[in-house]
Amino acid sequence: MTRATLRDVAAHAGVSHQTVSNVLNEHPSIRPATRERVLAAIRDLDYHPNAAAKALRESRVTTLCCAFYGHAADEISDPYRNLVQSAFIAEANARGYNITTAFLRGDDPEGFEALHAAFKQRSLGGVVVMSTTLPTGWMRRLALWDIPTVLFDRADPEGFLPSVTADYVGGMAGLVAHHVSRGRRDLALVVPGDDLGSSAILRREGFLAAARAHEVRHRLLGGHWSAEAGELAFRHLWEGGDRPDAVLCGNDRMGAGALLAARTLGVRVPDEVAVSGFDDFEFARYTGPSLTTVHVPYAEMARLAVRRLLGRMEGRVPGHGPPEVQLPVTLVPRESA
Amino acid sequence: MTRATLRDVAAHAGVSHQTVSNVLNEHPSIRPATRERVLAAIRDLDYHPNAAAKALRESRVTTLCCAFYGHAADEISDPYRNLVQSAFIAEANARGYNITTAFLRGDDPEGFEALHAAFKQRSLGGVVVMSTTLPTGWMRRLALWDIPTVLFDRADPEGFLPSVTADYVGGMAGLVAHHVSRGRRDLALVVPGDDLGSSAILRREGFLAAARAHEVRHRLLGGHWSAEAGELAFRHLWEGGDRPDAVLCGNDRMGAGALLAARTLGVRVPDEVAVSGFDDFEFARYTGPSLTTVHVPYAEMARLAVRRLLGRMEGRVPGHGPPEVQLPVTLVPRESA
DNA sequence: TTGAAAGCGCTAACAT
DNA sequence: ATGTTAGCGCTTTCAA
Repeated sequence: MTRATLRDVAAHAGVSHQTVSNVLNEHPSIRPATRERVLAAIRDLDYHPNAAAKALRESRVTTLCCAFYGHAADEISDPYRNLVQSAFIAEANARGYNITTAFLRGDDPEGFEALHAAFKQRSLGGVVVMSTTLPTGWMRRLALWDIPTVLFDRADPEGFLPSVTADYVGGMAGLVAHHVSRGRRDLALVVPGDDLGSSAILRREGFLAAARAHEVRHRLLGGHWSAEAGELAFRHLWEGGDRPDAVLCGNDRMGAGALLAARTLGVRVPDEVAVSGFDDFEFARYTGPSLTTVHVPYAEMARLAVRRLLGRMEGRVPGHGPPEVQLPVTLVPRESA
Repeated sequence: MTRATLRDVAAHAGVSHQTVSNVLNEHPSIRPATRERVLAAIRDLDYHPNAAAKALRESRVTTLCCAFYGHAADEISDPYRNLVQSAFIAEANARGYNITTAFLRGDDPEGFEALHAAFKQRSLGGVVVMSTTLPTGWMRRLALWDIPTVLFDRADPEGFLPSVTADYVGGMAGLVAHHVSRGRRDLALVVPGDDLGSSAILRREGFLAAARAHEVRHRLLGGHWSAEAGELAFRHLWEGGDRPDAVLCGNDRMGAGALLAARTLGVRVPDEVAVSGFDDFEFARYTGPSLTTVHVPYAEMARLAVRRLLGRMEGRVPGHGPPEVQLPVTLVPRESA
């Protein structure tokens, strides 16, 4: 069974194919009677416009790419990916765009080259790159290739690419203030140290500045973004003897690990020590005790990233360099601190 | 800057546009000299074929959809999604297809309607539906709409749609045999009971049949696919007094939860009780003790699903009804059992 | 208010 | 071995 075309519909309705097109595109000057006849014909023949023909004629690209950049498998399986991706897809679909997903890694340039090729072939309109660790080299290249790009969760230090981020410095400062207001005077922050990602750096910076401002004792511990790292760090702190009265974790996964370690070691939270996370993932409500954290509006950030990307693609924003847009975060006090 | 077309290249190389097309499509009868000239022109002009024009002319659809069906947010954030999706994308890209991702839910038919519309508009060639809980009603509809579809991790009981699954019955039977061979005689399986998904049903069936065949005491416990459920179930078993000597969990997440409960309760694994999972996710190696489980080749299943889908789309497979393809699973003994 | 003509960029079929 | 012609299905002029 061969699909009906515009001309088939026209013939069926006894009008020219052009009139059918006008009806479809809701042109003003169509008599209601013809309009009805055309719509009936469309229904009769189960007509659906051919997307490829439309795309060719309008030379409009309707596909965006949601690209995840990450080194480690661990990073790629981060639960925030799901959240961000579904918000991204929903927003783009609502605006008539399709989404493809790509997984990029620094050690295989093919993924980036594929993006470039797709863009040149006009099968890709733009890309949102999700990563806190994207090297500036790739940013420069994306800007050079002139691919409409929005960075997610990472600002471009060189200012070539627009970005959507969250106020990690302020969030961490708020968390420190919260701990201090509850009487804590010896804070430890567990956050990746060897991760050049901006979110680690910013969270660390926010912590250091706020702890200094409040004039409380503070220290830093390293460890990856995983629950295991949080657990390990907590054990390390506890077994070391010089115990802090608050353990701030770089994210909720680490926070969950720290809580687990506390439970295992029989340490009462928050009586003996306060624990906090960062991100406010769904499971932060379900830890025991529930995890005090900072809500990061990832879904809203994803929607905004799409809107900014479309703004750039549809030419409403000139040049490459609209600056970083930073969304506020919210302290979420729960049982653990 | 306007993009170069085939005719621009032709003019630049002093040949007809057709010759350029022939060069691009590697037609046999092209003189090496012209070929070189054309390739040089392509490079000079940075020519890239227009994907939309090609798609229109060839009336070939190059987009597949990777659709995740799920009721609960929990299900959607399951880590296996990442694994499956990236394998799916890699395989499809390697074969010249693009992937879009969709999130479907039973209570909102719009997602399915959008698939249908995209298919009719020829912007979608086929779909792989990832879900162990997809209701037969949707299967029937996909078949009726004549959308090339492959089910992932779920067979079609009515036989309309082809599927790629894994041998959950055999895997669970192997696990039971493993426990029995290590001297266990009182087995408890923790698996969702109110989940109509076929993977829960098959894992349960495999367990029951094998336990009966080995003539060992056995029982079932409910609980969702989460770590919390595994933890809860283990506690329940332990506090109940009538303790099994092996706790089999429906998946690794539950297994990790059970191990956590054991640690918290001071129960030695595997000395006092054996614990096993199912799936062999990455973190199963990192639990304490490491988790004995069954490896399910999800990535290979994803690749196979794409190949089957393309087989159907490219007409190499007639009709709707090639049967279920079931991949073997592998027992992975570790420390916990 | 509707119809006719032209062409988006490409490839398949034929002619040379 | 290369060039010419035609048309995929649609929308944007422009004319009637």
